[in-house]
Formats: sequence, structure tokens, C-alpha cells
Amino acid sequence: MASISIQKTGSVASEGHDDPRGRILSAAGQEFAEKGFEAATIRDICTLATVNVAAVNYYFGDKHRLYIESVRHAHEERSQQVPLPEWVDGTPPVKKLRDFVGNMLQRMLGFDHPPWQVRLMLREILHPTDACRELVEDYIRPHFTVLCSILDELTDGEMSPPELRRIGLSVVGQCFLYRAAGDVVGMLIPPNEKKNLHNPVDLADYITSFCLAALGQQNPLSVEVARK
Amino acid sequence: MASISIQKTGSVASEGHDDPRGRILSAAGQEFAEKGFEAATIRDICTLATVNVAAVNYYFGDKHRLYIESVRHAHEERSQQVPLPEWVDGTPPVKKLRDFVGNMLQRMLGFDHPPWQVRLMLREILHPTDACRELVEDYIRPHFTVLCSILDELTDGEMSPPELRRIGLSVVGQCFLYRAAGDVVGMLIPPNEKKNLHNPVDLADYITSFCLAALGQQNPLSVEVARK
DNA sequence: AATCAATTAAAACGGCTGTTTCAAACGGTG
DNA sequence: CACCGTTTGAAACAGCCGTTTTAATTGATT
Repeated sequence: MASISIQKTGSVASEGHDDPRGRILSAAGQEFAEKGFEAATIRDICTLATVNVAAVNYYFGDKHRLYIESVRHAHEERSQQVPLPEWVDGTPPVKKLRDFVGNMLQRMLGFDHPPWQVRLMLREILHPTDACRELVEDYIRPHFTVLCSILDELTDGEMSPPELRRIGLSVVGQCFLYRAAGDVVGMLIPPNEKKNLHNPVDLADYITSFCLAALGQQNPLSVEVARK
Repeated sequence: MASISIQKTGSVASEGHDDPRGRILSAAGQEFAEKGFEAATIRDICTLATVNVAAVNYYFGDKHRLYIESVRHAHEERSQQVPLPEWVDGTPPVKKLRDFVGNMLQRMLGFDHPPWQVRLMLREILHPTDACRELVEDYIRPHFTVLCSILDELTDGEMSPPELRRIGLSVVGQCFLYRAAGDVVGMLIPPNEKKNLHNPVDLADYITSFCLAALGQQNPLSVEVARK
């Protein structure tokens, strides 16, 4: 009588527009992404999902478990929205790096303003909660591992794994800034400059060049060669 | 009768431990930094500041204006806690860049865990509100301008201002990742690796080297020189 | 000592929150 | 049709929130 059994619809019909659980998950993701866990209200979520407030308790138990599930739902959706590129054998690592950076920027920045899935994941990265560990293991680490293996290939195995990881973080950091601090970046540079230089394509070319130059795989950005 | 005049103590005694306005400002900064604007409560702030709840309304009007003031207070304090380095004429730009990166990392990461001032500013950068414009103009832009002028000096005026800004963002991005996504970074790399390679000093050396190599001002990180 | 503005204190007020209750509606199954 | 577990709906609950009110206290000035 008092024992509440929480429903789990892990498999089918979870995407249909007449599936209440899916609608709640999607609405919650958007609200949590925009306002954060505290500021988002169950009533707003349920209004957006066109369900009764009691439905959250019925399907998820409470607000916290709804949040956990919506983060999981977000990175699962985003994984298949923007999958990692696949390369045929013999693809030069330089091209792989360029593809990876382009892929990462597209996944982070999106075409116009980024989808709520990314913004929700970003919140979890910036202020980790219980949902973070799964996000890292299932989403972030696989991507980071691919990056490090590309860098390993690129440097012909000269670098140790710690060094590769540090370089990988340099690559990620340059992309991450535009996503996490994009508003401030937009305030620091003139508006037209943002359109000309800071679009995903040119940015991917630039960041790739910057890293390749640092690794000695192409000419430095500045034409003047090392002085000493 | 109903007209409330908000107190402004812009000048003296604002730092004393028996100044209620200063205590509220400090307590609010810590609470906002840890929990964010919505989750932080006026009651908790006032308990921490050992003042009555009515004091917030008396000194600041409402919660929102208290937040704005506490962000201002945070970056004013942080400006004099970690001032920009000053260089004598003739200092080589390579040293200036290394100093700047070290200074930025120290300001962002702090010695142990970063002070609440930085975390509060970070929140404002990630999810800008009304307090962001002033933060950018008074704190971030001056630092960024210095960085760009160092890069200009470093490249002997070969780069256009937009290019300099883009390179500057590459420098900032590599530092910013450790601050904003430090928890996730810590989950991606082994614990001992974090202590060995990811401390402020070694990180500053590495990031400086990475950028100098990219700009052709020192040998690339990988010993193998450009192939083509 | 008396006066008066500045400051502090305690209590209360709506309003909104997450959550729960309980009954009504639904939808297959015998 | 009758049955019964599943799902939905409207309303209410207790609790905390930001803010305000009202009164007491302070502290310097006359």
C-alpha cells in the first residue's frame, strides 16, 4: 500500500510523443539545463511536459532522481546525435586530429545555440553532483581516450601517457573555453570578429594548427623560426 | 515612511570585523560561490555573518542587489590579492608570457582549493547575470589586454589584433579548463599524476612551452621536426 | 538628561516549493 | 460485463523562501 514501485521503461516507446515518461525526461532536461537543479521547478517541468505534477513522483520518485535520469538521458541522446568520426586504416593522424577537433566543437557548440543536452552536461561538469561519475565514464572518458590515442599516433610513441593526457587537455581546453565561457569571449572580442574567426569550421582549423605546430608537425603560426 | 534609503559605505571601515555590511558581503560571497544565487539563502548568509535577516534589506535592499555587490566585492578583493606582475623595461617577452601564465594559474587555482572570490567570479562567467559586464570590463578585459600585448611583442607585430586575441584565448583556455572543469580533469587522470604534473608551477611551464612552440619561439614539444 | 536618527531584533506575512493523498479514469483480461 | 492493476487528476500538506513590519536599542548631539 505504502510501498511505491518506481517504473522503469528502459527499452521501448521511450521516445514516442505520447509517452509521459519520455516527455518528462525531455522537459526536465531543458528546464534543468536552463535554470539549474534548484531553480527549475517540478511544476514548470510538468507543465512543459503536459503531465500532472504527481507524474514525477510516480515515474521517478523525487526531483533528485529525475535529475540523475535526465543527465543520463541527455548524454545518451547526444552520443547518437553527434557520434565520433570513424577512420579507415591508414588515415593520417593529422587528419584524425582535425576531424576530432571539428567533431568536438560541433558537439560542444552545435550549429546555432547548443541543444539543451550539452548545456545540461556542462552544468554537471562545472558543478558535479551524483550524476557526474557516469557522465565521465560513459561519455567524456571514451572521447578523451580517442584523443590521446590520436596524439600517440601523431608523436610516434615518443610521449608517455601522462604527457599525452596533458597535451590532450590542451586541445580540449581550447575548445572548452568557447563553450563554457562563450558569453564572456563574445564580450571580449568585436562582434564581427566572432562571426569571421570564431565559427566552428575556422576554429577547428586554427586549434588543430596551433597544436600541430606546438608538436612540431607543421610550421609554427609565426613565420619566424626558433631563434636560438 | 515607506521610502527606504539604501546605505552605502563605499569608503572606510568596510573591512573591519565589526562592520556588519562587510560581514554580510563576505558571507554572501561564500554562500553564493558555493551554492549559487538560487540555492543560497538569506537566512544562511545572515547566520554566517552573525546579523539579523533584516540587515540584508537594510544595507542592500534585496537579495539580487546583494548578489551584484558581492560579485563586485569579490573581484575587487581578488585584484589586490593577486595583482598583475610588473616588468622592468627590456624584460624578454618569453619571460613575460611565463610570468603571466603563472600569475593567471595562481589567480585561478590558488594554492590549495581556490578562495570563494574566484569561485563566485567563475559562476558569473559560466552563467552571466547583470554582474557580468562590470566583471568583464574591470577585471577580465584588463588582464586579457595585457596578454595580447605580450603576444604582440612576442611575434614582433606580425600578427593582426584578431589573430592575437585568438592566440590569447588559446592560452587562457588551457588554464581555464583546470579551473572550470577541475573535478572532471581529476577523474580523467590518475591521482598521483595530478600531483606530479598538474600543480600550478609545472602547469605554467608546460602551457608556456606549448604556446611558445606553437608560435615558433622555441623547439616543438615533440623532438621530431616538421616533416614537409 | 533629553532628543532624535541610525541600527538591530523578533516575529509575522504571503507565496512558492517538493511531495503526498485519494479518488477518478483507463485498459486489458476472465 | 465485471474485475483489477496501472495510470492520471485535482487538491491539499507542511516547510522554507524573500521580504516587511513593528518595536526595542543604541549612540552621539544638544
